[in-house]
Amino acid sequence: MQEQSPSVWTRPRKKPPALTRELIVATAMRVLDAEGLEALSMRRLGAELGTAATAFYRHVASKDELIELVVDQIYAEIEIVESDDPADWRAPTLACAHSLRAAILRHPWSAQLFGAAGLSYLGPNTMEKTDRMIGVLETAGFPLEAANRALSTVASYVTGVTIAEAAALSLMARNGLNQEEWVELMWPVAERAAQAYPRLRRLYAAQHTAGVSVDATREDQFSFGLRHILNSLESERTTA
Amino acid sequence: MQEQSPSVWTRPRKKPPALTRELIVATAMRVLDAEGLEALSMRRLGAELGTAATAFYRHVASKDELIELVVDQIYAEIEIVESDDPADWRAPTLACAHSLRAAILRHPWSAQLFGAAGLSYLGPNTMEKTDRMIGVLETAGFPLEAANRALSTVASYVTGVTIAEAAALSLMARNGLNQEEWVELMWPVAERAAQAYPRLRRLYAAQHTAGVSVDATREDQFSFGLRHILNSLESERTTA
DNA sequence: TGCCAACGCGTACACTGTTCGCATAGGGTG
DNA sequence: CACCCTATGCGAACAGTGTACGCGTTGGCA
Repeated sequence: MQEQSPSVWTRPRKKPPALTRELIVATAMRVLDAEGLEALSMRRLGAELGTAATAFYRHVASKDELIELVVDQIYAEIEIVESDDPADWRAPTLACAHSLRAAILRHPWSAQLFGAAGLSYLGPNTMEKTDRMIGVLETAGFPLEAANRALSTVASYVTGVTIAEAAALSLMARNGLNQEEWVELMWPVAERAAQAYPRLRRLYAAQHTAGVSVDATREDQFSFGLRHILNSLESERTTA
Repeated sequence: MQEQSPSVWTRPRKKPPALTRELIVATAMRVLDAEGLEALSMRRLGAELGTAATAFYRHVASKDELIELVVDQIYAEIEIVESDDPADWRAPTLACAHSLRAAILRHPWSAQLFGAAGLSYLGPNTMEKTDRMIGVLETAGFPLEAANRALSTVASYVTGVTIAEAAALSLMARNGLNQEEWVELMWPVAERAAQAYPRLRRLYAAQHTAGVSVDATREDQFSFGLRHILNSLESERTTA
């Protein structure tokens, strides 16, 4: 229905082949966002673009490669802000961390892929963002390898926390429930399962009476850990 | 061939049904460790146990449930040591973190499952270890919810780091290469890909001339971040 | 004009998880 | 002892998966 122009291609010569890596990746992303990882099959993607399932293999080596491309695309959404003060590494790092978290939560299906991502560390977007953040840390006084270590530490924390969040989110989406319905459904199960474990029982009871807002809690917990990590990383910086 | 006795069943009455949840999970684990996640199909599992693929559905609701059981089994391998000094929370937490990392690396295929683990937080082994660690932190002076937050922070970091490591390990295993062969194969690719990114180029060059031992580096990096996180968490403790 | 590479399609294959009905075997009850 | 009834495993079948292969078409270049 939409007659939109292809708008982006790598080399502006020859005819536009109606199927492009960019178009395929974008469409895959749309399906994934709308219906989750399990919904994405080559035949489904073909139906979405009005082509056969096998058409994509002219542009993409395999479904695995397609998925690597899609995952790398997530990194394109990360915004890196460079502070005016070259010594200020905390603000950019915090922003980057929150941006990465937000990007993953925007595409919760990606949680299931981080553990499988083979070479995706070499994806262009991944590398570009990594490079720029290392640059920020370096100009703020971190030696090169320390900057790499620091960034890697932060990134591991962010993905670790966020994968867990996204997994829950993705599960909710698969069952077509919003957050409230989900906790309402799962709380009794969790509480009953916790009966055998004294600390967990007390913890759940306390959280129940407090009536936690799950969203805010998760955000707080994320910031909590992140702040602590940054505090600690400060010591690795050669305060010139 | 092996005529080993069933050795473990939940209820010691009636006849031993030749297929048990425990046996199924253990066999699945064996296949996974030997050949990775993709190799585990119901038919393959059937071949392993000399049964049809459909036999398992009497003992397990679905393949997903089987996988949740297997993942929870990983947590059974975590060792929790309680220090003599009740105020010492660092040693047990460090030990637990290293134990979790080791357990995941012992079963690298699990990396691909952490993002999908739906209710596995409610697995018995998962809950037991969590409960005990919260206990350790609480007796060391953390208020209940702070203990939970702290443990959660550490766990997120550990899984975040280790998933990335395990993903690489699992990829190597799938291609039947050891670590040396792998770096030898991938290094030129990575180095070439990094040409466009100044900081990464310098970083790789530096690491190349230094001749890093990948194993030691990863272990160091893990301990580095972990130590920093524990340092920071200390402040959450009410030093009674 | 003729060629040739790029592209998309249809078919086919080997697999996957799972459902359903059937055979069987063994313990509990009469 | 005879019966039943439940638990268990099996075989066939189904819908759906990724992808290899060969065929037509088509558009740009010599």
